[in-house]
Amino acid sequence: MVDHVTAADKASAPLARTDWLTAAIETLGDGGIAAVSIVQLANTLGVTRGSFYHHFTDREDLLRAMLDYWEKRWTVDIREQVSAQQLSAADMLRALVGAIRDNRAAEHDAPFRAWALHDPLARAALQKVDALRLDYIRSLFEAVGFSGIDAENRARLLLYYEMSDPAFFASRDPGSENQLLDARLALLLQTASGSSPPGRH
Amino acid sequence: MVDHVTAADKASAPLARTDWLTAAIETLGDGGIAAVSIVQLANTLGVTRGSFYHHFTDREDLLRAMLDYWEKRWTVDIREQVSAQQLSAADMLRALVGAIRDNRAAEHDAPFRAWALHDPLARAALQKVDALRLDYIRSLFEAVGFSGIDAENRARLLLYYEMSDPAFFASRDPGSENQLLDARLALLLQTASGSSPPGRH
DNA sequence: CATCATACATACAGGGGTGTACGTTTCGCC
DNA sequence: GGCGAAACGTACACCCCTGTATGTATGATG
Repeated sequence: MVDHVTAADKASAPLARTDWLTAAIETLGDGGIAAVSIVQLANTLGVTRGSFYHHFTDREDLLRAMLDYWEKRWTVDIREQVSAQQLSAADMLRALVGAIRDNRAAEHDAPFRAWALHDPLARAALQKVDALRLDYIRSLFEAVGFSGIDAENRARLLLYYEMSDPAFFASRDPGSENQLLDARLALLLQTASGSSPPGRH
Repeated sequence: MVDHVTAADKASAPLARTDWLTAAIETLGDGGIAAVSIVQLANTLGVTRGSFYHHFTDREDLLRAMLDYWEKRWTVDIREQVSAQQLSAADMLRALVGAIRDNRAAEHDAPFRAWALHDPLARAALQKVDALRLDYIRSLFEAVGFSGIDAENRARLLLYYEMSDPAFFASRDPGSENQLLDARLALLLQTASGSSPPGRH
C-alpha cells in the first residue's frame, strides 16, 4: 500500500509545481517566451488554467521560477560534472567542452538569451550565469599558467565559440568537428609568441 | 512650387513602405518580434492600420521585407567598408573588427537571431548572412597564409567573439577592450606551433 | 463521518491583435 | 471641374491571452 504519496508518483497524480515548470521550459525552447502561455501549458498538461493559479500566483511567478531553475541546472551541474574527474587543467578544459556539447548547453541557452534581450528579469539571471561560467573557464586557463589579458582572451574565445557555434551552424559531421576542436584547443593553449611562457605564477 | 513629391519629402507627407519598414526594425530591436504589431507601428507612425494594409498585403509581407532589408544592410555594407581601404589581409582583419564594433553589428543582430530561433523565415535569412560573413573572414585568414582547419578555426573564433561579446558583457571600458583586442589578434594571427608557418599557398 | 485543505473546473470581464470590407479625403491631371 | 487612384480612416468579426471569482470533486484527518 502506498501511503502519503509525495505528488507525481503515479501517472495521473495531481500536478506539482515542477510539472508546470518543466513544461514551461520545454515550451520556451520550442516557441520562445511568448509561447509560454498559461492556456497552452494547461492544454499540454491536460488540465485547465485553474490548476495553474493554484500553484502559481501569477505568470511572472512562473517566469521567475523558470529562471531560478535554469540558473542552478545549467551552471553548477556542468561545473561539477567536470570537476569531479581528477584531471590536469588543460584536460579539464577539454572535458568542459565535451560536457557543454553533451549537455547541449548552447541550444538550451538560446531561448533564455533571446528572452533576456527584452526582459530585465531574464537579463539579470543570464548575467549571473555568464559571469559564473567565464570565471570558471578563466580559472582553468590560469591554472594552466596564463594570466591577465591572456587568460581573459582565451577564456572568452572558448566560451563564445562553444556557445555560438551550434547556433550559427547547426549540424555538421562530428568527425571534422573533433578535428577542429583539437586544433582549436592547441591554439588556445599555445604560448603567446613574444610573451613569457606559461608557468605557475 | 513643389511638383511631383516623391513621398517622404516633407514632414507630414504620405508614408511610404520604407517608413513602415524602418519603424518595424526599430521596434524589433526594442521589444522583439512579438512587439512588431501592426497597431503599435500605426500608433508610432501616427496613422491607423488602414494605412498598413495599403502598403503591405499582410503582416508576413512586412516580416519578409524586414529580412530582405536586413540581409543587404548588414552584410555588403560592412564588407565594402573594409574592402574599400587598401590594406594587408592582417590589417583588414583589424579593420573588420573595428567596423563590426562601430556599426554595432552584434547588437543589431541579436533580435534577428532571437527571432530566427522560432521562425523558419528568419532562420533562412540568418543562415545566409552568417555564411557570407564567415566566408569573408575565412578568406582573410587564408590571405594571411592559414588554410584548412586552421583558417576555419581562426575565422570562427573571431566571428563568434565579435558577435557574442557585446551580448555577454554589455559595457566595459574601451581602454582595456583595446588591449584585449590587440592580444587577441596577435593570438589568432600567430603561427600554430608544430605546423608549417603561414605563407602564400 | 463531518470537516477542511488540496487540486482543479467554470464563467466572466477585459485587453490586444489580425483581417476584411467599406467609406472618406486628397491631389494630380486631362 | 470632375475622374480616379493613392492614402488613410472606420467598423465589424474573430481569436488568443490574462486575471479573478466562484464552484466542485477528492482525499486525509481528528
